[in-house]
Amino acid sequence: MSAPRRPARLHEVAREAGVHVSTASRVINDAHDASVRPETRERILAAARKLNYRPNAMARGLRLRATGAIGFLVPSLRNPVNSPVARSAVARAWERGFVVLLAEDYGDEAAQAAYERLVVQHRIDGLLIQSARMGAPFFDHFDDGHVPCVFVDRAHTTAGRNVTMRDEDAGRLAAEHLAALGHRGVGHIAGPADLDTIERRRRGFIARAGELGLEITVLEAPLDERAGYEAYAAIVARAPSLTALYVANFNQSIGVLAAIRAGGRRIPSDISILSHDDDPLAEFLDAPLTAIEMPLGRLGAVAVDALIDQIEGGRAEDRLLRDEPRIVDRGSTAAPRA
Amino acid sequence: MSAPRRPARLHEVAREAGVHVSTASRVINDAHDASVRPETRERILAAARKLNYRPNAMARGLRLRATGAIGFLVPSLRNPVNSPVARSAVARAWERGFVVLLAEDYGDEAAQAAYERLVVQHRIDGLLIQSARMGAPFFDHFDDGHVPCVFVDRAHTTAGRNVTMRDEDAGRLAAEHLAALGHRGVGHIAGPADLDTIERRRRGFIARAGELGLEITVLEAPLDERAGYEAYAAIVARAPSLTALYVANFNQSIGVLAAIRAGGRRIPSDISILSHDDDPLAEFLDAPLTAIEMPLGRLGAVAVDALIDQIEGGRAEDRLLRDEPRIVDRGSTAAPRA
DNA sequence: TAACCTCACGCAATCGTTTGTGTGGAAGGC
DNA sequence: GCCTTCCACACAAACGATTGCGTGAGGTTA
Repeated sequence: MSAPRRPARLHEVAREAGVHVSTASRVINDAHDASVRPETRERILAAARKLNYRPNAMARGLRLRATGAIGFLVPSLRNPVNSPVARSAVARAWERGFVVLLAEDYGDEAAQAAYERLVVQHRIDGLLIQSARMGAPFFDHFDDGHVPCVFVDRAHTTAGRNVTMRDEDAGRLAAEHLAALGHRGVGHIAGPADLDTIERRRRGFIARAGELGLEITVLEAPLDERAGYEAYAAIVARAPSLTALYVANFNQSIGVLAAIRAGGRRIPSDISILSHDDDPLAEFLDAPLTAIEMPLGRLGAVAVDALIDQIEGGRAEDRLLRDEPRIVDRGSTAAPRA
Repeated sequence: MSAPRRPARLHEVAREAGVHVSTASRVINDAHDASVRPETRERILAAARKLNYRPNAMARGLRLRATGAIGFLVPSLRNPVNSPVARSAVARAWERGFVVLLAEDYGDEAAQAAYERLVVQHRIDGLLIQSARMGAPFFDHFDDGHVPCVFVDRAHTTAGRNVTMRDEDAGRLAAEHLAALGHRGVGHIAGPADLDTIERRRRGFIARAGELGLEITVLEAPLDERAGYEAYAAIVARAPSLTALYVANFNQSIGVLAAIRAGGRRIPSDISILSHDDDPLAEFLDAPLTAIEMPLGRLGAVAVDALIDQIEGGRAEDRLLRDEPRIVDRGSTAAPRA
């Protein structure tokens, strides 16, 4: 059970096997190298096992100019929506042999600091960016294409580096779902316009609602519960007759729920709520939320694949998760009262 | 604006300043070295600025046997309770000049893999462990004290490496709060016994409840919503007359809430609920939850400080966050009906 | 048997820093 | 004027891997 305290260096493996360190390196590195005799190879591998050899990632990285590490720049560790993305990303990166350096991006100067530390000093092989705000100057760093990176769920200007989902279709689906139930006056609480995921949902919703002849009212609000709470009052004030609401974000929906409850109205008989970004919690609310489910669990993995393919293969291509947005019906939407 | 594409190496800085690379290193490394003339120092610093010098962390780490990186082994990225801990930990690590390598621990073999990758291969300077399950064999790796580490919110057997909060006092506070309201029959939904945080809460609760002469019923359940939902039915079946419930975890509380709602009872008139681990979301539930607030936002930072002090200073000492557990009253507890 | 080729390795430079140990020149003491 | 001291640097060996190139032994061919 007790492995040697300090893992052995390649040097020691070579000595144990009676060969030069370079030969040992070739064997460890490329198990099929024809230029080394099978019995020598076996001796070396046996020595490596015996001494518990583990390559030193720093020495390796120094020589190879590659660290086997990627950075992950997240907007907020708080938003539960991000957690399935993060966990699938981390899991996939580990599967493919990479470690993940975490950084939280709470503003442009923090992002700049993350860039300095991760890319410039620690020489990570690539960066996963989940926090891109459209137009934020910081992200121009990556436009020249010298640092492998992938924008997760954000379409940045640079081509070939975006992994997105069918958000516009999600918005269209929302309009269709509510129209099919018979709603005519429908509200949409959207998020900040510089988040293009949210923006695409909005575009899809507005377009499809227009085709279907709905009367729509759109309001922008930050992506937290309190903002949702307040947005509800504001949107009802602007359009008192709306019978359904499409809310762009789970946290906002929680706030909207509370506001409706406080106003004494009932879901879905008085007003239908269609939420976004399903969460296990939704099932246990007093008004279990019908929500549009996006393939968040795959998003992280696909983004990591895109990044590592870019790192290893040099090829960069935009990827779109084709998964059809899907409605998880928990009963918070229904036909309007006649 | 356009910085040089590739940051300069120390070698180039030295050449620019007309000195040997070793002299440049001394200046960069120790700004107060008396053995270098002020004007030389200035020349070197100027050259470094001009060429945009950034040390290569790998080369540095290779030579110094120190990476400036710590690992963070988290139990689950899903539990919202963990997010304030994680974000304060990451923020503090960055402040102190360290980067954070993230790994999720979903079982003993994953933990083992994380150890191999982070500690053995990437040679991180220390490990923050938030996922220790009491008695899990994996964690014996650290008993010899060779790898700097800190157990966050978990008291491992090894002395000097634990950062904890006043969980036992939290349990006692729960008993006092409910007793003071006049409750006699009180239930406690606890978590798995191998999580010692939860276990300490339970101990405190049971002890204080005993002193106060309460009749208590305790039930263990996993820490998620569904388990909370089911635990409610189970505990009421065992003790139909209980008028208050102390729930050890936020997620469970959500489930309990749903179960109570489904059963047609009202909070707090029919039953009082005291939750744990406050979350912003608690305010927006149909029964806003009264909860015991713990200093989670400081926990991560203190743990990181403990770890880095251990790395840099070699001294290891247990730390206890002295913050008094505090009740945030949102109205889900009240006196029992007479 | 001489020339040549191939096999199976060894040699040494390199990645970018840090740091113990020289070392040349100026200054100081006698 | 010579020896010592000290200042302000330079030299070179690490840290632990990777890799282009060199090379000795053995086998093949003419």
